[in-house]
Amino acid sequence: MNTKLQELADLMFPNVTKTIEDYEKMYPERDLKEGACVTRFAPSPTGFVHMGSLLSAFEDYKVAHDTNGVFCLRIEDTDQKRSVENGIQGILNDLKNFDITPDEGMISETESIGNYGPYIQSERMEIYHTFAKYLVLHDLAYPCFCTASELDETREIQELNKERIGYYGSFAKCRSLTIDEAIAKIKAGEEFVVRLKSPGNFNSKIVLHDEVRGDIEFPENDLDIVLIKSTDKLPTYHFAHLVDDHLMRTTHVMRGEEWIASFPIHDQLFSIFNFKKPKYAHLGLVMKIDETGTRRKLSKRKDKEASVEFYHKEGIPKEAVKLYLMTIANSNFEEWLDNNPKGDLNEFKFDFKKVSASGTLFDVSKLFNISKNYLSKQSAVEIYNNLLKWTEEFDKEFYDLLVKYKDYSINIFNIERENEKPRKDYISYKSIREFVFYMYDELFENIEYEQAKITDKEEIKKILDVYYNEYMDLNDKDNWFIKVKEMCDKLGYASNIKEYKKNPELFKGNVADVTGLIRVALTSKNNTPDLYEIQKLLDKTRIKERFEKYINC
RNA sequence: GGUCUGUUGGUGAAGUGGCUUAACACACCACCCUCUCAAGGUGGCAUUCACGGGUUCGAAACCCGUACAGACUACCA
Repeated sequence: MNTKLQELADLMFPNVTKTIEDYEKMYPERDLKEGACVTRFAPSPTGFVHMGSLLSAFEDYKVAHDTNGVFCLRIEDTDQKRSVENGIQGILNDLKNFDITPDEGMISETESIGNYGPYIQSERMEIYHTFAKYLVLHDLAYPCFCTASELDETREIQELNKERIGYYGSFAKCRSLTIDEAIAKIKAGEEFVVRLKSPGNFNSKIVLHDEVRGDIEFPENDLDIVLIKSTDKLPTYHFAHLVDDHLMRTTHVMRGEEWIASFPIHDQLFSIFNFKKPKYAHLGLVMKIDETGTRRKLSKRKDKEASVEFYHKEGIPKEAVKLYLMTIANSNFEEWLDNNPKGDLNEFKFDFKKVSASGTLFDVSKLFNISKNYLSKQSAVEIYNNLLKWTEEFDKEFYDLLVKYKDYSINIFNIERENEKPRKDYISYKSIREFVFYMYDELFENIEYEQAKITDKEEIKKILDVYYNEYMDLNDKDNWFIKVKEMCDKLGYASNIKEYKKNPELFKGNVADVTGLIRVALTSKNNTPDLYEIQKLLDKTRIKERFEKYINC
């Protein structure tokens, strides 16, 4: 061993006490069944998850669970600027809202489970340094003393001369420093980063395999990338990826396509250490069309629909969000869902071959449609219980009414529900209130009536009177309507709409106008579910009250 | 400037050389059903797969160019 190199390495990493072999023993190969995948979701502790990352977390989770593998949550806090107070807990909560819980890794702000930790990168300092020291010792990495302004300067020169930008070849000044020079600078207290001494040649091609895109050809990496940063001595993403995913024995790295460009760097790093390479899947980005009509990556800052919390607040059932994410994730999922109406996601197997390589537009109307279908399949009791949970958090007034009128509420939700072709009008828990508010007297105060077809005050009074006193039969649905028609005939309204359409001038209106009037008087709305069922639930006394209220308004 | 990825209707997409006169789903439109609405039913919605060449008896699919979009090109991830 070169004693000079040893001296340099000791100077750069005075606190390293272990060797790579020690860590290999501490974190042995996992004893898993053939085909089991180890995946990981590795966010920065920013406190919340956005739709794109939720998708990839969900996919990671799915792949691990489909194969009886391990899904790990690792926190990437090597950039302290991105960290936020209680940021881990926030992420955990967002994930938990969608039933994504890690098998291994962080399970709270400070606690973790599993034998491959620590799972917070800032706590893995010594591990990174051990690996970096190894590289220095083997002349595969070196200290770089270039300042930010020096780096800016060379970039400007490169731009001016239309040369490739980066720290490579003759631009890699510190690469040619002698060991003695480097030692002297460190002893003089100069700040340094640790750079890879890249063995790559830009003119040689390599072919890398991506699980969703197939083989991709790249030039070899010849950039002397930064491995360890100067001020905090924390690793860069590239180096942390190598060390962590190797030691945690990750088998499948799934990440956004923004990482494709650094694929050659990562491959090179694994080659240098001769570590077994994980499989990579680069996922298409989740996009949106913005106001100017251009397609761009969904941004958590600008787009409210990008935040996962938004769906929770909107009351979109988490199951619906998962169903939607799965339709984005695998193109064969919708067809599968059609053939498996129960939609148990555990029975669907994620397939890398069915992942679209192009970025997907986030389609809120599709999500709403899925949510609507999902809600229509729930029983009235399930709706009640879930709505209770949602309102407890977001609509206290409605919550109190639900508690007070439990059975009555369940009956409301059951209007035209538990049958062959159930109603599909609720699109979210939040939307339910606007569909049923009129069933609660407490919410029927100070309401604005929609305009009914029949507007003449006297006529209205007459119809409602006659209806209430002579024709209202709530014992049987068919009878009810027969009586309504009888009344129409008596009062000069067509009981048969086809007849009416043939000769509208013979009538004052038709049966739809009459039921429309009753409907508005009872509910304030022109459009509601089945009128008979609504009347059944309201009962006679309240119907009378509402008729009077309407006549006097 | 360099490297890489992508491009099938308003959207998600199926499609791996002939079953494609381009599936399915969402959205939209029309009609039907109907006491209103939702649902449901029926039909419409790409004469064509970014564009231009080529290979082939035959191309959305293969090849070559071009265009456009996106990502990366940080001591950010």
